[in-house]
Order: sequence, then C-alpha cells, then structure tokens
Amino acid sequence: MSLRHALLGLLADHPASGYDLTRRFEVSLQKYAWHARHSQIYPELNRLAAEGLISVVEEGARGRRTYAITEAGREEVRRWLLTPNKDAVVRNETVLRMFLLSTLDHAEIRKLLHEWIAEADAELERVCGALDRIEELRREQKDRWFGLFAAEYGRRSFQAQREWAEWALRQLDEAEQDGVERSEKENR
Amino acid sequence: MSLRHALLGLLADHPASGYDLTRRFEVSLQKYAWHARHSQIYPELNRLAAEGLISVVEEGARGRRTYAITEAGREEVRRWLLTPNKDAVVRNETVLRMFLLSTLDHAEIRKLLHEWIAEADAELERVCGALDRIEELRREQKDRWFGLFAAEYGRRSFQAQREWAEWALRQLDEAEQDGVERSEKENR
DNA sequence: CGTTGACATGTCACTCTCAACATGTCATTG
DNA sequence: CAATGACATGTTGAGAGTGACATGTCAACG
Repeated sequence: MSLRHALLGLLADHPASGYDLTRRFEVSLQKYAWHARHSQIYPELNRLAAEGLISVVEEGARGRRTYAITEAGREEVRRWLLTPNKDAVVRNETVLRMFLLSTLDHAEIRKLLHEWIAEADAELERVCGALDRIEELRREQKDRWFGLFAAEYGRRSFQAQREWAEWALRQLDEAEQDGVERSEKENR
Repeated sequence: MSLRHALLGLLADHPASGYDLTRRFEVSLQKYAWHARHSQIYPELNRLAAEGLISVVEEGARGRRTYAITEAGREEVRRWLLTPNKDAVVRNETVLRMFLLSTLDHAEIRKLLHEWIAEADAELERVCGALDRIEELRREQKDRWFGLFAAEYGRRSFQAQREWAEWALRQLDEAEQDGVERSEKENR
C-alpha cells in the first residue's frame, strides 16, 4: 500500500486538498515514482482521515477540503521509510518496452530510440525547471530538502535514459557498418 | 495489460515454460522493469494460449509445458511496441521512498542513502555479470540484441542511483558544515 | 528407501487500480 | 447573463495483482 504513504509524504511537506495532491502526482510523482488518479486519491484520503493519519484543517469554496498530516501520520511515514521492502514493487512500462526492443527490426528500433531521446529531453527540461524553483526556495530555507532529492534523482534518471538511447543508436551503427564491410569483402 | 506483452516479449526470444518465465521475471524484469508473480503468470499464459498468441510446443516431466510465441503473438508484441503509451504506468516503491526521504532527520537519511548505495552495488555486480554472458553469446551471433539493451539500461540506472546517493550525502555534508560555521560565528 | 529441495502448475479471496460516469461551484469573458 | 473552463469531489464495475493455500513430480543424497 504505497499510495497512502505517497499521500502522507506529500502532506508531510505541507497541507493540501485532494485536488492539489492529484496535481502534484501529475507533475512530479507520476513520471518516475508513483502513478495515481483522482479516483483512487479521494477515497484513500477519506480512509486516512478516518484512521486519524490526516485531518481536515480548512474547508474552502466548492467543497474544497485541505488536509494536514497528524502526528500519527508522521510516525506512519517514518515507520514505512525506515522499513525497507526487500522486494519493492517496480512497474515501468517504458522500461519494459526497452527490454523488448530487440524484437523489432533496426529501422523500428531507431525510431523508438529517437522518440525516447526526445521524451528524455522534454522531461529534463521540466525537471531542471523544478530544480531552479527549488533552488530559489532554498535561498531562504537552507534545510528544506523536500523535492530537491527527488528532482535531482529525476534529472539523473532522464539523463541516463538519454545517454543509453544514444549508446544503443551507436551500437546499431557499428553493427550495420560491420555488415557492410563483410558484404564488401564477399563481393571481392 | 503489460504483463501479457512482457510474456510475449520473453517468448519472442525463445520458448519457455511458466516456471522458466517466472524465473526470468525474478532475475531480470523484476528489479527495474516489471514485477509479476507466478500466480499471475500461469493464468495469463493459459489466456494467451487460448487466444492463439502462444502455443504449447513441448510437454515435459512434472507437467511442464513449454510455450512458443505464434505469428499472431509476434504481431501483437510489435503492435504494442510501436504504439507508444502517452502516460505509461510507472510505479517504483524505491523511488517513492527517495521522494519522501527529506521527511526524516539527517542521520536517518544518511542510513538509507548508504543502504541504497550498497543495493546499487549489488545490482551493478549482477547486471555486469549478465552483460558478460550476453557479450559471450554475441561473439557467435552478432545480431542478437535481446537482453543487451535491457542489461545496459539496468547498468546505467543503478550507476545513476549510486551516484545520486553519493551526491545526496555530499549535500548533507555541506549543509552540516555550513551549520557548524554559522554557530561558530555566533559564539564569537 | 525416506527425506529434502528444486521443479512445476494451479486456485482463490482479497485488495488495488482504472476508466468512465456523475455532480456541482466559481470566475472570467464576450 | 450565458457560456466556458478550471476547480473540486465523488462512485462504480471491471480488471489487475497478491499472498496464501494446494498438489504433485523428480533427482540426489545419506
């Protein structure tokens, strides 16, 4: 049950509504940590509130409810973080595609690799923007690490993805160069 | 429904039984691409066989059934790979922990970072072993890419994870050094 | 020849997750 | 003042995924 810990963790940084949390999933967690939709988030918030791990601290317009983490909630996050899961769940559709890439032919592989490079570039831009904003915040508050670790991890991941795709393209180039040389030899 | 494509993809490399596939999930896909248990794999294989995407090519001892991918199955994998999913599912419990890391105190953060470095080292060793074995195979068969792309991706991911954790430790060092200097100034 | 452990497949009840449907509020703008 | 679109929360049926239980085979070893 990681969803509840993702929610508790976000609320540990600062209070937010279900709507805010859905946004934060979309812009930050979604792409490389944890994917969740509002239809899952709202019921889970209600459960967390019922269990006393979070509480409503403000009711605003349009039925908006702002939640804050409680002391019990903080303890739960702490407990979860300090209890490492030997076989943590990993599901990443993009990486799965990378895994199965070689079942395609060279032209198709190249096409996908170029798409991934473009995607990595787009994500890198996004993450670097986030890093700048976090850097800004940290001028005021030196010990505010929230977001920084995660964003830097994202940056390095997408950087690695990009470099991997470029490496794979070079591998294909070399293999094709090899092929050409061999057939030239045969034609002599 | 990525599980079926993971299975089809593995069978596209070479035929295997449910037991073999469970093993291959455990040793290769599990850690960075896709997580699945045998209780999910066996029923899915039966469904795939019923749909004609795979077929039993051998029945061995202990009820062992070896499956091979069919032409229809190959087409399905191809179709899936070439239809990129705009918002691909990503769930990674370890990365989620990294995201929420800053809710802990410095000593605890350091502890987790050291654990992740050790874990990354262990995975790196495993992946490098796999890469050596793949390299061996490729001496014979130059155009056999299966596994190579994936293993290299894994290697780069765990390398990035390790470097990130070291970076994070340095950040903490610097922050603490800063703190010490500031309190020394105050004491003058 | 009995025990152990890897090999091998399966089921089931339960929880998690998703896509689609549903409902309404408030601010802006033409 | 009507339309539009972002804000905001919810439900539900279906499918995905899990842990535990279940069952049996075969090879090796003492």
